[in-house]
Amino acid sequence: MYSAARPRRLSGEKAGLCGLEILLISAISAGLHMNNRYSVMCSTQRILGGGSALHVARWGDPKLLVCCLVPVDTMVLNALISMLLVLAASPLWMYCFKELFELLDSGGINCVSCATKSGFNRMIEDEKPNEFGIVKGEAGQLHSTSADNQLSGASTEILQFMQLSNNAESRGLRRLLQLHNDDSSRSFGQMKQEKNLPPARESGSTSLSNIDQGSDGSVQAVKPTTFVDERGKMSSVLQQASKSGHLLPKPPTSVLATGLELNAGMVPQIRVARPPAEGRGRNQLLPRYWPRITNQELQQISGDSNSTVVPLFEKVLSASDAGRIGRLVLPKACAEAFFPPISQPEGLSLRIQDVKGKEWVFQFRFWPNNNSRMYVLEGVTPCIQSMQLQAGDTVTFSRKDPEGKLVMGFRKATNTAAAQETIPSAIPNGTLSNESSFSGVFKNLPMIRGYSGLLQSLKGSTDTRLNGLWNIGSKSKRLLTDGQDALELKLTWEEAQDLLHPPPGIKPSIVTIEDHDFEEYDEPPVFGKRSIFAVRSTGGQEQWTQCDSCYKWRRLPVDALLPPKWKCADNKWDQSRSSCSAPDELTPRELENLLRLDRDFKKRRMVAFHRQTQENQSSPGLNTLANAAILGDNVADSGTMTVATTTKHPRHRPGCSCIVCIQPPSGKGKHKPTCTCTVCMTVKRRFKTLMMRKKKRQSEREAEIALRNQQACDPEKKLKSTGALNMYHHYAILLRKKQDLNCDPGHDDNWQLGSTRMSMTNLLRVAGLRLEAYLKENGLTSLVSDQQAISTSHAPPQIVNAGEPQGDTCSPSATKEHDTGDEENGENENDP
DNA sequence: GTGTTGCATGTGTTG
DNA sequence: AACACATGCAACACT
Repeated sequence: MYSAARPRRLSGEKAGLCGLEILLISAISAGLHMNNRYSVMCSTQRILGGGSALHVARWGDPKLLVCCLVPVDTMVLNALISMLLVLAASPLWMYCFKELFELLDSGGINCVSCATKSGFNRMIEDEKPNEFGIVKGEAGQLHSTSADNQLSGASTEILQFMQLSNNAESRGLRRLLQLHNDDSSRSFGQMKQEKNLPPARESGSTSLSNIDQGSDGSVQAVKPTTFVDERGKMSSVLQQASKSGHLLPKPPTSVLATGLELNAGMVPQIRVARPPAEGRGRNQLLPRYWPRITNQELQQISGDSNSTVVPLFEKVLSASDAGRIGRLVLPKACAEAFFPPISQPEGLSLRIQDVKGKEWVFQFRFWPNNNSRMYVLEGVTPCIQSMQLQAGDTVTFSRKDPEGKLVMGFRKATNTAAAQETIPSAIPNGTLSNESSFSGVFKNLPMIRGYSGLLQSLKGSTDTRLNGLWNIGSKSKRLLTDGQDALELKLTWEEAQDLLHPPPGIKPSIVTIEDHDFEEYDEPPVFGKRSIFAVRSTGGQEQWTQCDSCYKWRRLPVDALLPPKWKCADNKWDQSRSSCSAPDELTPRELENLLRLDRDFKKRRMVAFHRQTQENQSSPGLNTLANAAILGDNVADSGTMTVATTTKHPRHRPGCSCIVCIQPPSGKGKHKPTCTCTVCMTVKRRFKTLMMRKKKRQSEREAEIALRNQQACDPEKKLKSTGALNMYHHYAILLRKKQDLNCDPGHDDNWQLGSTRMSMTNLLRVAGLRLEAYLKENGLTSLVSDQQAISTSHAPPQIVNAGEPQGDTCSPSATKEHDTGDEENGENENDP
């Protein structure tokens, strides 16, 4: 059973290397304890003999430990983590991807991979070369496939998640994606069965490889391109890609702008195969060097001959590579695996053909470097100039068999802006693409509300920690280069939520945790179809979505839940529009207006969010509530329709009265200040705790500063008292000084004297005014009395100098004014 | 003076 | 910590 939404506190245990712990900050609004650790998932084991099979990402403390199956592309892993974080950050939904992660009823986490550990061990053994010196790739692949599939299952959902946010322009791409996803999900479903199947399954073919997209966006059958996979088997291009189970780590962006000049409507079929497991260092290549070659490229390379093309590796050109110096640094593993072995630094001459058939002669050599070698291809300048390549472009190396001729291809890097403009969030072809795209994704993570909330909530030292994980703001030149063709994941957290639906027909069981009802599902969520909500000028609300078949827009009831794929035939609400032949319900102008409003709405929402985030930095714990407030800010528009995207998760539509939807944004609006409902009480309780903590921190800081100042200014008047008494004394001095400064500068001379006459009760009362004022301002009057009670209960033993007046020389109002202003301006650490 | 070559070094990545 | 690799740079060759 999938434990789909089972938030629970764990005892901090970790399952060895198999734990992923996530701080659920944003889960505050779900009633979960802030800063408690919730283990969400785990996975894995080293499963392949080579390379980076085991990836562990660490995220400061608390540690975010993720071990991942497959010789993992870091970017894919990051995407996975991203997804988990998004989900974990959502109020009610903690999802585990199918079978990859499992929360145990007993309160721990389970590593699915570890459960099959013995299988892995066997697999590793299987990778040992056989008597022919050939790795038993079938076995290895068999296991890697099962393992990959585990990731693939999750990744497929990530893909869908990303893809479904796509806009209408890339519908054709999406169409293909869906096909791919179909395939992926099918293979995922078959995973368990396949685990122990003989490799003969590889001989089958999938329809995907035979699909091409016509210029009209239709999907057409094309001749499959054959190539030899890493194990010497004939395989169709995309079959390999999909069967390999890897997330195809290169972005189609680069392909879309390939030197092959694809037609606009064409979707190249990228194949990303692990390089041939031949030569030295097989299977050791980093994913970034895995060749991503389209059908067209393969066909172009093979030409009319009957040659089979074996993609070897590729490399993104660095500035040095593309510079005049004419040296192309070859990845060591690639050079050693696919080029002839060289024992002398001088190396040898290599004849390499380009895609046009022209033959170039390069010097393949190496330099000794730190007890290692650095392989270079010299004399590449003419070739690179001929191809008009520059830094950021990609060169690919393939081999034509049986003649064994090396062939050099290339891909031009994409214009980032253009890529973002045309395919803002979709990743065509079902591929999670290359690092560049992922660096782009992660670079923009803060744009995602879930992350942002998480990040903001962790503020303080998060940036650098996250840099390590997400490459946010990485200074890496490599990443910068890669980032040039980065895709931007224009998906906000609530947009992600918009896409999440409970599985159709599945009813949740209700679990109450801390007085909050949680819907718990036994099935993981599905990714629903994106739709746009609009409000008619007449006040009526409606939902619009696009048919996945004819791409016409259909009007639906606001409360309609849509499956990931929705067609006109599924339109049970309007029989007259339940066929693709029925005319579009939106004129182009209306559609444009609708889309524009949707965009504007999101833009404004984002701006508002950032503004609010900044304002709330001093109250990170309230971020989530603040976010909710922003999300609740609908945008009126002058058009006939206004976009009214629901601010809650997808199950919640306007009018929904569930616990999420009734939650007052930022404690205001829907509920009165005196409201004592569960939600309001929780909000207030948390607010109170937060303010108390804040106040305590500030008091400590101020006391410390006061002490420092005191010692610096007048060492002889160092307070002689010690312990708590000393601290309170300093605090009294501090506050007194503040009041005197605020009220009457002329009293400066006497502030110290005055301070000794002040009772601690009064001081604390004055200090409490800040919070009181804040609470009042925020309509939390019911908390004021609580606050006062707390202040009293937390007050130190009174140190009253009998006979001394307890009043202040200043009016409390002055202090209040000052302090309130201080509050509004946030904490000022330099303000003693 | 300019270009080339080979090595050294700094930085990022991986295990 | 070890490794990979992008790039800087000094030494050298050539014009």
